[in-house]
Amino acid sequence: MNLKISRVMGKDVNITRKEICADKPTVNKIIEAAIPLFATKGLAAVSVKELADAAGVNIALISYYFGGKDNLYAFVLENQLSILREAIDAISKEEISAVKKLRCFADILLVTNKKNPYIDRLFFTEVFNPTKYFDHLVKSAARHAHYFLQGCIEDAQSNGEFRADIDSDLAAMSLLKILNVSFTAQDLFKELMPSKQDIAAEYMSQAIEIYLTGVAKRP
Amino acid sequence: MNLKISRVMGKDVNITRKEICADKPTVNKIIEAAIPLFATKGLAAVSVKELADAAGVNIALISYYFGGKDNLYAFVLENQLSILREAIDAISKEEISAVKKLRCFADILLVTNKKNPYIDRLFFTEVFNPTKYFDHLVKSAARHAHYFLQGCIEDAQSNGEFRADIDSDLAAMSLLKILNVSFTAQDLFKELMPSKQDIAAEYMSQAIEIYLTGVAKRP
DNA sequence: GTCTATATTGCGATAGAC
DNA sequence: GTCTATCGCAATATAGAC
Repeated sequence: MNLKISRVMGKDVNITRKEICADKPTVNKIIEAAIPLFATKGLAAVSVKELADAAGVNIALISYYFGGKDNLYAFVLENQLSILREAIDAISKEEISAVKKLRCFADILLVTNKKNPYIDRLFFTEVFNPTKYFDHLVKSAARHAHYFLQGCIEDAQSNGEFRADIDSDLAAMSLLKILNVSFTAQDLFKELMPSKQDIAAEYMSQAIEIYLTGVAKRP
Repeated sequence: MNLKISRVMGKDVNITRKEICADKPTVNKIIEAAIPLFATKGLAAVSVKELADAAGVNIALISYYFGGKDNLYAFVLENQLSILREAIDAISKEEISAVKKLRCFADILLVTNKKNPYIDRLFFTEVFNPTKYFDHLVKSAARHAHYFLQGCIEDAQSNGEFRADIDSDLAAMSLLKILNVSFTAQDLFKELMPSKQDIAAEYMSQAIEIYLTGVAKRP
């Protein structure tokens, strides 16, 4: 396979990062540099020169490999969202209780966040300021996450673990919001609570605890 | 007072929207058009032409009145955040219980959101993708909201209404996230739950209920 | 106050040398 | 595969007429 990625991108987006980058150090450097830039500033606020400088490569190589800034963004977005998708699918297959699945999801978000700290920031950036890629790349990921959470909540209601009087659609939405890690990791909060060692982990642990208590069926 | 706003901006940012715009229809049109554009696309993704077209005014008038796109953005941001600030201050002064204050805050967010649906979207856009105005205009608003929520939580813990074993800093953070209205109002969720009449109101009502149950001291 | 026309800059993409 | 030079374009701000 010696097609350019830009060509490949046009035909099939479902190519994992590893496949492409194993033996392509330049492509890899560009992607690694692009993820935090796009996640922290958004597509429009990042220039090609900025991407190239951050990656330590020549500015022309962005177009050479990806066919332009927008295509690179689309690739990064799809690539990162697929990690989220895979995590959800993996949990769905497990033969554990619905509540366990939710706890497991929170754990995985936290662990994934250590290695890929920008997945949910890219996601929420798109939710608050959608680009032309929102409908094609983000909507499906949002639905996927929503249905997973909603399914867990309804299962837990059937089991009698959760209260029957909560709306699973709305509850899935509040859960999605409360579980967002990247928000928690902002410098802003590091300043607000300088004593905390690992805000994300401490936050997640307490947040899921409060939530599960709030929706639990009382004896 | 017949100074240009751009001049005024440089000297004193604490000018309310009403004061300036009462007798200035053009200025008012520009601001009204700019709020949703900046909130939904972000500073970098909005062009001056786009702003002028949306306002129905000549493109040169943006610079004439505000001294450029960035200054207009700064004005809009400060203007909208001040509404949030005033709401918090008003509740703080009330002689009601901490839990009532939290419920009241949720209500006010909801009501405010009907008239000014873009306040928290501007806020969260800045949190996820900070611009050069973040430190100066947004940080203080975030601290203000955080300390308000944290204070309510600690008061409720002292009163014995909330559990003593939760961390008020982390709890304030989860509450700030869960109370965000603009996220809830995204088209995405309207599609996911088409049967809901007023997602924001229904969401808020359930979310605050779950949260307060989760942190309540149990008998 | 509002408009047209223009100056200027910076960006993104590409051609072509190496 | 990488680099330099450059083309074309879009965007912002401004000068000056009305």
